[in-house]
Amino acid sequence: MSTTDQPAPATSDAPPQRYTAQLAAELELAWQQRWADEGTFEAPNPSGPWGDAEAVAGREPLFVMDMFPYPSGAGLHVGHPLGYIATDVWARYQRMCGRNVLHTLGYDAFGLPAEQYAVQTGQHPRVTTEANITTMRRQLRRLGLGHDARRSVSTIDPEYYRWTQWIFRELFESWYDPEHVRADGGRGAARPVAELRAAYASGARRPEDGSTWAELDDVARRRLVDAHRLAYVSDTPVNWCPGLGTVLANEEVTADGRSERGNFPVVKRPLKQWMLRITAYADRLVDDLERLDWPEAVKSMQRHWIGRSTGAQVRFALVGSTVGPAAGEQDLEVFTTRPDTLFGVTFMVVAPEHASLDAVPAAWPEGTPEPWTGGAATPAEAVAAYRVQAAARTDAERTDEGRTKTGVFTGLHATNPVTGTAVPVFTADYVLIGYGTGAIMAVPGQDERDFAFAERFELPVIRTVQPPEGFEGGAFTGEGPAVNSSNDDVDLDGLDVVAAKERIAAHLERTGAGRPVTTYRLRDWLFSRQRYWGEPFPVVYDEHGLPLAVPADQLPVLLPEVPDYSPRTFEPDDVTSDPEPPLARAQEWVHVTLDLGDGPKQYRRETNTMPNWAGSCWYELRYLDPQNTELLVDPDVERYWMGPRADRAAGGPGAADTGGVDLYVGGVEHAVLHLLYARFWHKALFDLGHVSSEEPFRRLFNQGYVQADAFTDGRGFHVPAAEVVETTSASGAREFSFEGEPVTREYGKMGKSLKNVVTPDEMYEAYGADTFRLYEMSMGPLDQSRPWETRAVVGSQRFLQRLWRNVVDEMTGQLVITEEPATAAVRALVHRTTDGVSADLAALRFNTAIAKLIELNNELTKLPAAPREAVEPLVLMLAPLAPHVAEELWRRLGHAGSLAHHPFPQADPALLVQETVTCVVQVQGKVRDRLEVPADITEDALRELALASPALQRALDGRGVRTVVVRAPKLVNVVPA
RNA sequence: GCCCCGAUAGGCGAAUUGGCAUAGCCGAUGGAUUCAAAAUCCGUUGUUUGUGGGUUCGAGUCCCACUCGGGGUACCA
Repeated sequence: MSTTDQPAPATSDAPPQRYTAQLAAELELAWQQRWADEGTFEAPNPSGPWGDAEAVAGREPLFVMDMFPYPSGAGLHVGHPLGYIATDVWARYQRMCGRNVLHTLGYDAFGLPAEQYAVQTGQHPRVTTEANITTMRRQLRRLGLGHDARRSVSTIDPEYYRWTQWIFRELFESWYDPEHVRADGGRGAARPVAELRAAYASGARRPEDGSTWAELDDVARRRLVDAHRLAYVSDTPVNWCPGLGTVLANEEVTADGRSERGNFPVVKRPLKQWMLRITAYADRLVDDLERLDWPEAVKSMQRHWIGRSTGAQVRFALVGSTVGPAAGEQDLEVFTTRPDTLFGVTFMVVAPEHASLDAVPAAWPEGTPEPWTGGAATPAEAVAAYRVQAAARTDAERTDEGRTKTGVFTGLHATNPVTGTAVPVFTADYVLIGYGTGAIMAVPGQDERDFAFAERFELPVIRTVQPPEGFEGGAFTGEGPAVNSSNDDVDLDGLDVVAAKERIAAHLERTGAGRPVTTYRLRDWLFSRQRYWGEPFPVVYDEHGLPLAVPADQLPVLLPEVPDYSPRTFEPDDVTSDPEPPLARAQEWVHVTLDLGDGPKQYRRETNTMPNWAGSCWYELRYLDPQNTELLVDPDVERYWMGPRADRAAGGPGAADTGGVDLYVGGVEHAVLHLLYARFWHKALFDLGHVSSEEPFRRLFNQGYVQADAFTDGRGFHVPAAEVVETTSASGAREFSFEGEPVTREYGKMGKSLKNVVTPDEMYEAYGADTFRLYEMSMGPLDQSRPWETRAVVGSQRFLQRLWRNVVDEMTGQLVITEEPATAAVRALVHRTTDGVSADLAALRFNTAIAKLIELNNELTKLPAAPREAVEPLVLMLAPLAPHVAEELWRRLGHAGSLAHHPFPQADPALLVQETVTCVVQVQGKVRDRLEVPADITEDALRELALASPALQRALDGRGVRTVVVRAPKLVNVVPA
């Protein structure tokens, strides 16, 4: 807003040594240069190229990380650095506490924007991306972040993506052995495929299709093994997005069936694509969440995404099927989480795509009600018509909830294994082919969806859980005793839901009609993209069309030059289009002669590229050892920074530590995508023995967003927020106008389209980096979103100016502090502040830490001269938050070196206890008097003292005293009779 | 619909285990400084903690119901 946010003038008539934006800029740039020259923030490793055993000795390692930024060409706004400043403050604080802190920042630089820009301009995406990285590095350096610049990596660097490809290769060369006993005692781990091959060859394992290894030829054996790899080619329906010209992972498709990026329609199409077997890790990904110090919201999103549900698979015998050895011998398997309601099944439903529909009876059974037939003459016709209808609907339409249930009878019946009753089988699109078995047992008495369907087709309802008195709804999904649930062999009546589930499960297993089953919502990760600007797969195909990994010593597979960076894109709704990746155009690259062990042969390269998530799945590991040319990361180095440590376990009592990054700060938007993928890769690397930590990120913290007011004019167009004038009306309401015309205030994210962007560069120029850092950190708790208010930034600047004046004369630059000792009161305040600030910084409560520092400074301001004894701790405590001005004051106070590694002040416990405290005297919880009492006063003495208070007696107004609650020395509460 | 988070002065926020309701910043306002203004400095100003109930000697804090705002998610059987 223009009226009140004029920054301090850079200028002429200000005293020469005033802490203005200009002076701040000078000393900030100087200190940034010095930190860089001296390598102040370079963290030593225990071994390897940056090994320094001496520097490492006696210092606890601490690994702090920000989420990998994409170097956008649009530039930063003031919201972007919020998390970077927070991690920097914390890292600087921990460094002063004596820890060996690793903090750096790299760039997740593959991605769509640079590619799209390349398509428009013909400029190679590497050129634009590298230019963007340079710009962003400059902008961030100006913030004064204490990063170890040597460790900054970029995913587009061939020396980096060499290892991304190497990990993919490891996944390709592995399978998941669910029986393998891990070191931690758990079952299931990634193992080399050689073990699988050996197990087949020895007969210890039989091919799943019933054949034998011996009778298979070479190609068949390879196909068999390939089908088990953690990275495998699949030909199943995938999310094809014609508008983007690429396929997408489930996680990249929104609930209404559109691409998260670009909002284009997405359709399911069967296509040959690379998949990663993340589902093998579903259980560990869910279970290990409990061992992580993560926000509950993120954990619950991951749990939900994985969607583990336990239940039973139950077999019903089909009656009327025209296939199978004989009618009635075909089975229909369903998955249910409520096997306890089995006695309440009154019909069955299969998804329209279900295989049982290929063999429906030739004619409607006797007495089929007209509405069930959909008006068709035969079941085959009804089913066929319904299938066409269902196929024509998009997923979004099918799952639109308000829609009335549709479906048709199939002519089939199925026999309930516990009641022996045959119930009709319907097909309806509310049952999804992709979940469970694609078929359900319908229990309208206990399931809302089944009830809605039953109402529509007038199907009977049997209650098997007794609803409470007065229950009037349809389906009852709550807890209650089982009813109507017994036969000669099993009796559930009277049992609660849990007990009933157990008993029926045991019964089903005994009779062979069912077995316990766990299903997951999580699907395998679709890993191919038809893009240019991504990592090429380290894969070639031989004459059989089967994939082979490029040997590790031949990595990286470099991204070839192509004439055109664009994949072929299509009309967004052209569902018949096929993907055409740009790499396919580099024909000389695609056809390659390699020696993979049996002499030079012709191969064809994979022309898809990896998705954007690949590079960010493991970057934390490369920060540790970025120059290692032999290994992804040296095991010693990984164990030092990320290995499990009993004293850092995040889970409940007794939970083993997972290891991982000590603090990972970023936005909640990566809750499922990046954070799930990275955990999966890390666990696979753990299984294969490449890392000692089980999880990549031990502690996760989601910072809030910086939001900003935006304004629209009478026509609804956004006007530049910086030029809006605020006034207060006669009634006290806030009013806003632009060029004299009233405008309406909105609230939202900062962005070009809302015309409310404020950049860090503007802030450096107007206030300096330290003021900007301080303001960002003082706006509120880090995990909360907060509104940006440029005019309030001046508050932080005034604080630094007051501090500066307490130390330095604005005219002469001379020190103005006194060497005299501080008074007892000031000394006590310094120690109380130290105590509070340490706790606040450690707990990421930067806003309250700053408030305490301001308070101390305000006290010092009132003195004729601030004592060195108070000023020095204040400067040191400020250092993590406003490092440049702190360094400068520290220098002027007569210290030669940087304070970055200087010990953080420690509070003397003896000075924290106060001699006297104010005791509150209450009547019935209301404060009636205050007494100054010795801190060590006894309960009895305090009671007596309080009862003698005239103010208390006045408040009691002659009433007697019933009880006196004494909490010495701070409170006495009198309860009148 | 379900799940999670939030609601404290004009705005942003603070308040260990239930124990003095507000630390700090902005704004507003009076003054100093100034030829005047900006900047700077000094002072003043604030509510009954979204609503209703409950537990308690005592509730911003715990419990129940509701309202509003934000986020996640959905025929997942």
